[in-house]
Amino acid sequence: MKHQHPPIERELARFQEFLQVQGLKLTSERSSLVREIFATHYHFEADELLGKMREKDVKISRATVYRTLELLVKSNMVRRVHLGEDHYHYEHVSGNSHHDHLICTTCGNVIEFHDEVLEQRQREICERKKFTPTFHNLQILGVCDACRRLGAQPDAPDRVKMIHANNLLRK
Amino acid sequence: MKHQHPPIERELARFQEFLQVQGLKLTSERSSLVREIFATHYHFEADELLGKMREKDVKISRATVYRTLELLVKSNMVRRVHLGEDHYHYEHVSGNSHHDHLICTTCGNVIEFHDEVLEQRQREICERKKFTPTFHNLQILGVCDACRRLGAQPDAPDRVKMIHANNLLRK
DNA sequence: ATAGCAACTGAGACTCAGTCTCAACTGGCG
DNA sequence: CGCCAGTTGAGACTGAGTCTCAGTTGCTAT
Repeated sequence: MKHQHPPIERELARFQEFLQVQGLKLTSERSSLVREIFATHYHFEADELLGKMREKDVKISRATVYRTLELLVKSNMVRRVHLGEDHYHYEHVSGNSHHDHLICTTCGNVIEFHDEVLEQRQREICERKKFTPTFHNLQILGVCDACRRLGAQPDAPDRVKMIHANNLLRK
Repeated sequence: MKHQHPPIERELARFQEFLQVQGLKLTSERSSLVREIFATHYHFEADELLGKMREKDVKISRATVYRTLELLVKSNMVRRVHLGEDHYHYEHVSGNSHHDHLICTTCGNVIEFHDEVLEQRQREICERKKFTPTFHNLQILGVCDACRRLGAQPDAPDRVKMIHANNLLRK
């Protein structure tokens, strides 16, 4: 059971280095949050993270959760993504695998994908427009295979009413 | 001056037809909002629209603005887009020109583009994943040519602090 | 044309994610 | 090991968006 998550220790070290460079401190709250985030293999919401810390009787305030997420985003260890709902979701960056999302508007499932042709074409478009890209975000909304077999019809592209991925989150 | 916007009348007729099919009514509030939206050639926020109606002494409540926008999105006449800020922006759909966005994180300017190679590749990816797409949303954040010449450095992919595009809105 | 009624509206209370404030606390450098 | 900048928690605050409900209005059928 011990040493089950050596990668988490590596991430913690990475975060500590980032903090040190900025003249910031690695507090117990920050390291608990990093451990939790990197043990979670799914997209999560800030308030879900807060709830999970409370469940574990690790007392951390809402403000600290948001402040720490901000630092993690700045350090490129966490990415803030839109998944069709009207607030942010977060996902940790493992290694450096950029990916985009297919989002099922029926069951809320999120399928990640990466496609180099798409990436390359975007770089070409930016070059043509003399635009220096730093980041991009592609969501494709629709209906996944399983839901389509069950007869789900594609929604209008209105606000997606997603089934919360809480059950997936706690994996 | 009169007959300056015949296309707007066409849009109104389109909306009325949509409403009729749904058993809904074309009220004076709804038609004022449609006129305003289709006379505006830029991305706007719900509250900006509310403000513009107030400036013109057309009294429409916040709730009605949101309700009408929802109907317009359902009728595919207006699209709800994320532009890097934490709330929605809207844009009317002229004809049926789908496009994506390059967003300058320095000046807030938004460049629209459409690329058939990108679209086709996305369709291929969906097919391979057996996913039935209904809609997609691609934002590329970065620094535009003008800002780069002025020495702007690309931000970390943190929350974009955009200069509000209000000045652009009122064209 | 007009009565009737479902659809619609406005005012403002409400929700919910996210931010801010400030007094009390603490990590880590000197 | 003392100091103090950086950090935290509690809870007030903000701002976008939603909801409620009593009063109003567009439309259809008479």
